[in-house]
Parts: sequence; structure tokens; C-alpha cells
Amino acid sequence: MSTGTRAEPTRGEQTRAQIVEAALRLFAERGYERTTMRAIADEAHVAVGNAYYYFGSKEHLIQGFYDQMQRRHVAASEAILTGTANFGDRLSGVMHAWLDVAALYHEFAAQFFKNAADPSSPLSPFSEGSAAARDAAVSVMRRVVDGADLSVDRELRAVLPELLWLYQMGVVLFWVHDASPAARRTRMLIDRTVPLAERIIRLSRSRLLRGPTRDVVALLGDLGLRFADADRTAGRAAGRI
Amino acid sequence: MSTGTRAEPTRGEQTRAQIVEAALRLFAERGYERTTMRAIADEAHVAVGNAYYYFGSKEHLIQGFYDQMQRRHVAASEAILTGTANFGDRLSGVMHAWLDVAALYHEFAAQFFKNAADPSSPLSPFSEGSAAARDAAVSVMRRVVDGADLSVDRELRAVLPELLWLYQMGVVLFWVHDASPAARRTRMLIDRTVPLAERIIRLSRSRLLRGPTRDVVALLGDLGLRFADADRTAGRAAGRI
DNA sequence: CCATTGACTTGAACGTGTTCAAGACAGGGG
DNA sequence: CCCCTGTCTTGAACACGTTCAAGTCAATGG
Repeated sequence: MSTGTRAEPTRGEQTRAQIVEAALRLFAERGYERTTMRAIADEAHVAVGNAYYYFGSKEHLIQGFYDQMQRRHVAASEAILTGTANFGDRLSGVMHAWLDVAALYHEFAAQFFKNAADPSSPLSPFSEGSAAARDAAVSVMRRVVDGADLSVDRELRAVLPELLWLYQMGVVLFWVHDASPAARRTRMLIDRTVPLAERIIRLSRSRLLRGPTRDVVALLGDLGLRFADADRTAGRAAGRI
Repeated sequence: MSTGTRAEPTRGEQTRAQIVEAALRLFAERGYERTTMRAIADEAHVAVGNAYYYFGSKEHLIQGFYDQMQRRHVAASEAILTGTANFGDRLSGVMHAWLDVAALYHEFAAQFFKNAADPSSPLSPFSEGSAAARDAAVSVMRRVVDGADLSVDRELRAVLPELLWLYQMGVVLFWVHDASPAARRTRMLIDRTVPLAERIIRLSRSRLLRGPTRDVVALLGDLGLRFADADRTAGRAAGRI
């Protein structure tokens, strides 16, 4: 598809960029549903069929959005990840940073995540197609854990990034339904669940919770729920449920 | 809309029933996407526009499915709920019963979950429109708890049915993505998480976990996450996030 | 300079969800 | 018996995602 080199964009690459830019502009402006493929084509000074030459469907155009948000989230998280070693602050900071980045798109995020919940959609966060974006998100969580002054059970530590990513997915689902101004309820959810999570993670080494913790870790393994990049090379369908 | 009496169906009620029956028949036969509104209308011996007189959209026809599945699940759970007092067996039985009932519809169950993620859809399990179905589902969980030989913290007990319903939603999300034969992976998930849940619920009274348990209960309260029928009359938007 | 090839582009046409103006029907009042 | 009113029914028309046969363009080889 692309040469991989960044020398000068071919004609095709240029057209492709035009189309995705036009799409993002219109999505942000008037929402996903109310943006027609014809409008996108017009905005990109291109014929309708041409958009389908580069993108399999209207849904596929959303992937551009996904990528953009991911990049911005990483950028917005940088300050926290290099600024503090306190686990709670790191996790909380990263979560709030996501809300900051996503705030602009709240209205249209509903349509977005609707598609994401469909297993047959290439845009599902669990699908093979979003492996790259998912890995990037998990990586952020790995940095949260690795840079924190938190003594975690070794086995739990290995899967903690994935667990935190699942936590994030849950928060996102909540956020999608959250109509409160400035996502106040979602921010409250974060502020109240982060200390809880921290406490439970600490307790995971206590005599009482060591057993259940082991069970959870073992279950994740047996279900093959490994999104880690380390497993990517194993050839097994990653993230497959 | 309907008179509420069950005397004799009016002409309208009869047509409405014809349409929903035709739709369910075709959905089951060839799936949701591949069933056109024209086909439904034909099957129901009715004009296309007439279907829209009774149902706002194609999506709304799914509600019929919801209701049917809910009824069947309650029926399928009856034996377990009256047969044993062991909490784990009760919860496990109810969950597996759901899988049994849902098995037929796995192929197009994706459609359900698309709605779940879409707050604007009247079919979202969190929406006002599905309050009835949601209450019914929570009620099943309440029976699971109430009939069990499990000593639970009083405060936790009050919200436990809702928590178990959320657990069920999580399992359903997993199931939607589960392509294994006979939903083996989902059944494994249930078999492994139910004992875990039972153990944690028991531990909720321990000195170590009493604090976090309180926090969770308080958080649910502060977020206004109350799906219980008891609150329905309060006039507050139930289930609202 | 032309011919050839493959990448790219076009816009008309199709299928499907949805709308709507117009009509059919039923039953109550005159 | 006829009209009137509100409930129900119709099917053509519309909007939009998607497809595809046909055309254009640019680079390459002769």
C-alpha cells in the first residue's frame, strides 16, 4: 500500500489524506450520522467512488479519528508520566487526560463507540484491525505501572496493564452515556475508583487476597486474554475472545 | 396506545402483532442485517409504511426480541431459583440459563450490543425505554441473592442485585465477541468468576475489605446508579448515568 | 513519439431504511 | 342512509451507503 518511506507523498497518498482530512473536519463539525459520503467527497474535491477506493466504508474513516485521539492522548499523558511516581496520581492523570482529549468529540463519540461494540466491525477495540491502537493504549498503562512506586505481586504486575486498559474501556462506556456538563460524573467516577483500585492492588499481596488475585491472573491466562505486544509475535490471534 | 385490557385485540393490535411476529421469524431465519423492512412487510401482508406506523424504526422491532428473551430467561431460571439455596449454584445456574436461551440468537446479538453502547438508542439497556426489561433482569438477580444462604453486609446486599446485573452485562459483552463453539469460553468465564464473586462477597465483611466495600456502595449511591424498582417511583431518571 | 500497463478517478445506478401525502375503513351522529 | 372524524393503510418518493463499468492519467519500454 504505502512504500514506508516518507520522501514525497504519491498522488494516491495525497488523495487519501485529502479524504480523511475532509471527513474528520465534517465529523467534528456536524457529527458522524449527519455527514454524508457525498459531502465528504465534495469537501475533498473528489468523486464519491474515489473515497471507496481508499476506504472500505464510511466506518473505516473513523479509524483516522481513533489514531488521532490516541496520539493526542499519549502527548497529553507525557507530563504526568514523567512528573510523578505516585501510582494513583499517574493513573488518575492519564484517565483525566483522556477525557480532556476526548471532550471535543463527546457528541459524536456515541456513534463511534456504537460501531466499536460490534464484534464484526473492524473498529471494535477488541478486533484484529485495532490491534495497533489497542497496543498503544495498553502501553500507556504499562508506563503507568512501570514508573510507579507500587509494589505489586509479580504475576499480577504482568497483566495489570491489560486490566487497567479494561478499566479504561469501562470508564469510556460510562463517559459515552454521561450527559453531565464537563463530564463531571465521569471525572467523579475516576476520582473515586482510582484510590479504590490502588488499595485493592496493594491488598493483592495480603494473605486474604492472594488467592483471588492468583485466580484472576490464571483466568486471564486461560482465556487467552493477552493484548501485550510481547505475545503479538506468537502468531496467536491477539485480543481474541 | 393499548387499552390495557386483554379482552379482544383491536384491528391495530392485531396488525402490530402480525408485524412483530413476521420480523422475529425473519430475524431468526436470516439475521437482522439481511432482513429488509420490505421483506418484513411482505411476510406480514402489509405495506412498508404500515410497519412504520407501529414501530419507529427497524431497531424498535428488536425490542420484541428483548422481551421474548427476558421471558424465556425467567422461565429457564425458575428451576434453579427454587431448587437450591447455594449462592454460587444459583448465580451460575441463572447465567448459564441465559446462555442457553440466547444461544439461538448469537449470530445477530451483535446488534443488541451496538445499541448498548449508543446512549441515544431507546434500546440501550441503560436507557429509559428499556427500564422494564432491565428491572426484570435485576429482579432475577435479586431473587438469586434473596434466596441464597449467604450472609452479606446489609448495605452491600441492597445494591448487590444491580452489581450482579452489571456483571451479567459484562459477561454478555464477552459472549457477543465469543466465537468459540457452544460459547465454551463464555461458560468457562462464568464457571471461574462465580466462585470468585462468592468469595469476595463473603470477604466483604472481613476487616480488610469492609472499607473498600463501603466505598463501592457509597460510590454507586453518589453516582445515582439505582436501577431498583423501589426508586422508580421517585421520579428521578432511573438508570441515568 | 507511441503503445501498454496499472494505478487512480468518475458518476450513474442499486438496495435499503425512512417519510409522507393521499386514500380506505369503521363507527357514531344526524 | 349519508356524512364526518379519527384510526389505520398504502405505495411512490427520497436520502444515503455502496458498487461498478468505464474512463483518465502517468510512468515505462520500445
